[in-house]
Amino acid sequence: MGRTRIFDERDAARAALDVFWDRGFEATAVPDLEGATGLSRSSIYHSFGSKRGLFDAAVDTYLSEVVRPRLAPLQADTVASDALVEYMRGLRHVMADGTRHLATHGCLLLNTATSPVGIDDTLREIVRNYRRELTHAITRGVEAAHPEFRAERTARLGTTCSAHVIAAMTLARVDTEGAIALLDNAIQLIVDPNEISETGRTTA
Amino acid sequence: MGRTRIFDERDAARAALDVFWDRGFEATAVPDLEGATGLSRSSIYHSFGSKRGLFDAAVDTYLSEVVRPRLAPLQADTVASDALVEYMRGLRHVMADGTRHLATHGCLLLNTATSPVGIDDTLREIVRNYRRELTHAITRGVEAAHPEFRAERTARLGTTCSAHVIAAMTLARVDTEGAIALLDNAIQLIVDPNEISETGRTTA
DNA sequence: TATATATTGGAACGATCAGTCCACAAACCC
DNA sequence: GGGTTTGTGGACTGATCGTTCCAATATATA
Repeated sequence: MGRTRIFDERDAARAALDVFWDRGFEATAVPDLEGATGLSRSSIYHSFGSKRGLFDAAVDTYLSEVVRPRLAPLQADTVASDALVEYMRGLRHVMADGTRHLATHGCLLLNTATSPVGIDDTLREIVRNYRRELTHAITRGVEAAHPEFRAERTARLGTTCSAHVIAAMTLARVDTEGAIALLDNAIQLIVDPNEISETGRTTA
Repeated sequence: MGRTRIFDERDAARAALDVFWDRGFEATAVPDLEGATGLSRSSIYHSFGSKRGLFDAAVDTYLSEVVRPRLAPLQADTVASDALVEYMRGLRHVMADGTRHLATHGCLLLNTATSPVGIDDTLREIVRNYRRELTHAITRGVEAAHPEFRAERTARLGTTCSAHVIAAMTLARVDTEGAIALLDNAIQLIVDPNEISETGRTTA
């Protein structure tokens, strides 16, 4: 009894994500969102309530379509022993390729939450969890890649690796060269955690 | 022949720095700057030309009074062998203390340049140099702390360490706990780069 | 056709923004 | 005192912001 829905809110959120990712929350104006989603201002406010509501929807999209899939292999029940290296090499490839949003704009969550106007605490909380999950997932990857390591060393390498990822994501938008260097270094650290002994080459 | 200057532009820039550091460039309104500097709007525009002009002056203050002094010990002609550890421990202390701007707001340059509205390319360039200098200085510190390492390993540790610092600075404002964990990890990596062998304890 | 819902377009709101301008007060020199 | 420069206060501009509102239109069911 009434007109059926024409547009899909998920599509709208996806479109909005591009703009928010590009310009950030504050710098994105509602007219920008109208253009990107193809929706009228009225429809946006009807469906999402506010600019912030649409942003939240975009963040959900980002989490479920960008973050989770990439991290999934490290969170599987059984982690393949080279999953971590693949993950890091994947990131490095995306970064060096430079065509993807992740390379040109970094991580939406880090960008937004660490920007001086962090919007609010729920977003900060998301970033905290994000960091913990990232570190934990990577540590599991290290564990799979180096089962011979003691727990302590595994944990340390895991933290180190996640630090590199965070730093690389932070620098992506400003200093691509630096971001790639960081990822390279991280990969090296995983592949050969101690390939260089004090005296000379390799023990592996 | 005429009224002598009353206020010091450096003081004004210092006062403005606090506000910019706290709120970021975009979110800082000119009235905020009037209040912080104690100057009238007219004086601000007379002395600094624009909001951006005052921001640049604040960045200069930040570089010369916050960044350089802290990094100086690693850039001296002869680096003390434990200068790097002191530098990292200093950062960790500031972060854990939580009373300083650096702990509660992170790095002004990273915050600003990596925020979606990075203001402009000159600021991005500053961050790029910042990262290079940081990495280089830290690498020199590693060199002093571990003269027995081969150049390759020194370089790798240097990059690793600077990645931790960047990541910690990024997270400071959002995830202090995470930032401290990263710094701890970095310190550990420097103090005992291979204290844990695959089989058991220590070689040192 | 009648009715209900979806969607649009555009006008309008109050607020805030950076920046300009100018008359005026304050402090120095001669 | 007069002349000159430094600083202030406040009104103002033109633009943009997020948000609200409503009449009009489109598409479905009954």
